[in-house]
Amino acid sequence: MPITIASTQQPVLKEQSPLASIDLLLSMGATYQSYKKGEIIFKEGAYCRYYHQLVSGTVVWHNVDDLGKEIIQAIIVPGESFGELPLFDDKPYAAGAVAMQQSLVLRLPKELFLELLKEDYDMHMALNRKMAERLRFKFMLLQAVSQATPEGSICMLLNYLKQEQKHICTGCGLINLTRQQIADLLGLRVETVIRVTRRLHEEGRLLIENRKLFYV
Amino acid sequence: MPITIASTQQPVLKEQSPLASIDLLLSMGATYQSYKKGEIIFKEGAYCRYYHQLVSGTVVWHNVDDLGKEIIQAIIVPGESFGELPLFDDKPYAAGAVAMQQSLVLRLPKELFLELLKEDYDMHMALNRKMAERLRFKFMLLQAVSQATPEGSICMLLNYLKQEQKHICTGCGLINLTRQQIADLLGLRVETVIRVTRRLHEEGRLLIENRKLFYV
DNA sequence: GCTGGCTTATGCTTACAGTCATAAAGCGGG
DNA sequence: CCCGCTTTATGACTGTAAGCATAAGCCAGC
Repeated sequence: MPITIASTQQPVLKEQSPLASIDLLLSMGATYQSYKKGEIIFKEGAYCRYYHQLVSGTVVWHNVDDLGKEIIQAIIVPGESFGELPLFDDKPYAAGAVAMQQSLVLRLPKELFLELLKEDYDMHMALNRKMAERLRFKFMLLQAVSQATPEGSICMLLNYLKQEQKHICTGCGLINLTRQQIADLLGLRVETVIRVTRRLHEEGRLLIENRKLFYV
Repeated sequence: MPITIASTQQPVLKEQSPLASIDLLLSMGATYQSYKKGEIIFKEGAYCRYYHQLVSGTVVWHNVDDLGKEIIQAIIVPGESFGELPLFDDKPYAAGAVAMQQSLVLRLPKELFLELLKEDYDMHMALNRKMAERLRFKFMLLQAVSQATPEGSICMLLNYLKQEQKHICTGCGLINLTRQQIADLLGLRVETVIRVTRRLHEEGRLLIENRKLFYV
């Protein structure tokens, strides 16, 4: 028995307050950088020279393996930093970043960024919180992919997104991810996600309304 | 054609220099805590009151799902911190910690630890490096579990361990993990790891010498 | 030195995720 | 408004990882 309650609200995604204040970054010498849809911001394995913070648009932080499966590490929304690992360990980027739509990014050269961290303890802790959040997400994902069934994996991911109010409309529960993106987060195939979500809908655990997923 | 070169060296695991100096922690008020094999150090979901650093022994940081599959998040060796996420975001522990052998841990109360971070920038950055390292490990694991075949997953993990000199003897390449632990890191079954490692051995990509795995 | 639990091992069976092919619906850009 | 790309959808087939049973080897602790 599929749920069929029509959702009438406007989709609303939770706003992220910027990790670092835009004024602060600008005063330190950060510059705006604009990227077209599909444009590469940095590549996996490249040397890192900047701190990046998304101002508007969407960015996917991912790996693409030998040929050509995509593994999504994070989908970045405005206000978030990304590609920050090399700033701490001086290793190359662990994953690449690509603009999913026209996007605006604030870039602060690495040395200036490290100065900022040293001077601004609150900023430093804000970044620590972001890294802790990323790690928690990874902990959850690894549990999710270890589930016996794809149902298990997908439900675990959806529960987390709902709980954390990420990529989900706070009002209506609209999941702001394509089935392909869900697949790429969990290491599944699109067809599997399509079939499982349909089954979840039939079981009444999920709502599909003209192809869009709602999780309440 | 299996490799059959006998390894004669003594197994040597890379020493970790302690994340925070033991003297520093003690001077801040840290205390030693001893745990017997199998003893729980903290549980997933519990509230966090301490910074933990392993002095001797081994600790596994893991989740155990509804019934009773284990997902290993990290295997902690002396010198490493663990359970540090809640120190930054005040959420409960994302995973539990259990002593795998008789272990000695230095514990510093959370408030004192945060004071230490504020005062000691180098210590703060050392912890950031550790978190970056953990995130890189997770990035790799998620790529590994997304591989099409268990061979792919296992080889990716082993390559990483070799490259990072973790849980592997620097001289002889002895993998210091049981097949069960490899399975629990990758979300596979023991039997699968056993069969795949045997196949890798037969293909000459791995050495098994009286049941122990050597990766060179 | 014995004993029990963990680790490694192997065979058999089965469910099902992946794969491929095909197609319709939706959307964005010119 | 139309065209093309992305996304969703569905059917048929297949390989294989999981699951279960069983057993031997190994080590730790009493």
